[in-house]
Amino acid sequence: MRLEYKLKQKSKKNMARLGEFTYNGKVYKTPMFMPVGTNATVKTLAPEEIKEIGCGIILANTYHLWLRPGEDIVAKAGGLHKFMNYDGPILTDSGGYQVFSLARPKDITEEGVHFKNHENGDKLFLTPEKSIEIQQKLGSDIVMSFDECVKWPSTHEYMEKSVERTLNWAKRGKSVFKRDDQMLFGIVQGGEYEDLRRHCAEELTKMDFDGYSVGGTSVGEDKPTMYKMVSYATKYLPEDKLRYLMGVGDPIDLIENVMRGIDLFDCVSPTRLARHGHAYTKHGKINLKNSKYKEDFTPVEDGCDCYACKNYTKAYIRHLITADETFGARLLSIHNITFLTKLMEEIRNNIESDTLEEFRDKFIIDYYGENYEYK
RNA sequence: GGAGGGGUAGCGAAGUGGUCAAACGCGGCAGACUGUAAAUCUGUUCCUUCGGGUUCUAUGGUUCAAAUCCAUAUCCCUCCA
Repeated sequence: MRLEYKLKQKSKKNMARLGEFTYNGKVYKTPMFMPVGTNATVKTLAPEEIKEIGCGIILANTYHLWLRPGEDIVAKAGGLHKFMNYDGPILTDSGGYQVFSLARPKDITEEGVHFKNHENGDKLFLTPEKSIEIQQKLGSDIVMSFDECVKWPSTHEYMEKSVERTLNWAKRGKSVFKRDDQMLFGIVQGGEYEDLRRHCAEELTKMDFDGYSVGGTSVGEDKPTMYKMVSYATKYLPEDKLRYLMGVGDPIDLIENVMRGIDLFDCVSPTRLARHGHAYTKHGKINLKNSKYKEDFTPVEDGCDCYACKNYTKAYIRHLITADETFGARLLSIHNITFLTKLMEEIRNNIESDTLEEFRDKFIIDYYGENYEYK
């Protein structure tokens, strides 16, 4: 079934918006945080746990599933949902981020991108058409255009060329996109340059995608720059379509970018930080590996009703992480995803009452302290 | 009783006259992580008032110089009786 987005309410003070979509008979609300499950699994978690936490959409990755097990096997299994036993909505990234993380500049051509398989060194070539075809076989609900995620900083000159390429790739991908039960998103690039972001957003809008992403952020830039990048894109995107900010998950960035008109976020942080022993709390991020938690028999966060906090102590989780036991990573993943999911719920409530700015100011003091500076 | 091997930092283990406060691994203590080449990576780990001080089982010796060579003691391991 195809997911249909409805814009429900807009803030009068900023660009924040409330919206919803129905999927499989269930109503999901935006803004929303989407956990990342690159290899068709949110690392260490069972689908039941993800649903229990209250997550909506989860991500999987075209590049990784293309290499292993291969999109044909997923299709034979009956599609990604059946293959991984997740009946909630799934978004697939196109491989565009792997252009940033795995390819070298000389690997990127107008036709597509050359990769070296990171597992065995095989030579690979991914094109926009191929990316969309793979995603159609995977059968995700939201398909991303293949784009060039560009490093920061980049010159206006390079970015201009790159934006044309991303637009061209978006068009080529759209031309082979056939399934009517999937949505296809275009991705706005353009770095920190307003003219390029605007041009990209307007051209994509002309092509009429089902939703739009903002890409090329969280690649090393400072926060004020990221927020500018987002504003330069959302300003020129249609209001009635979903907007997805790719790869952003720092708690304050979720709030700030909702205020700039973003509906969807994804980030590996909650699960990766969990594997490395870190936990989000209202009073900032803590590192459970620190020796001060050795005899701390209180939950990771007082008042949190996640499975980890209801049943286990910091001392125990610290022990698990220290002993390299996967259960520790699982407990912290549950906690961290719960934290961001709850944060999004609070953000939605504050959009409804149009008090998001006050909420942000209080959140910053609690999480980062009085003297926080954006950087 | 005889023959041989060995004791190096919290642990394991290199080093066999100067470039050694001593490789490397583990453990410890911290840090990073943003559309996952990430259960990974980085720093640090004798003491210090940052000038320096004290180390390689112990004591004595050789030498300009010793973890390294010699003597004795001591502890551990292997084999033979």
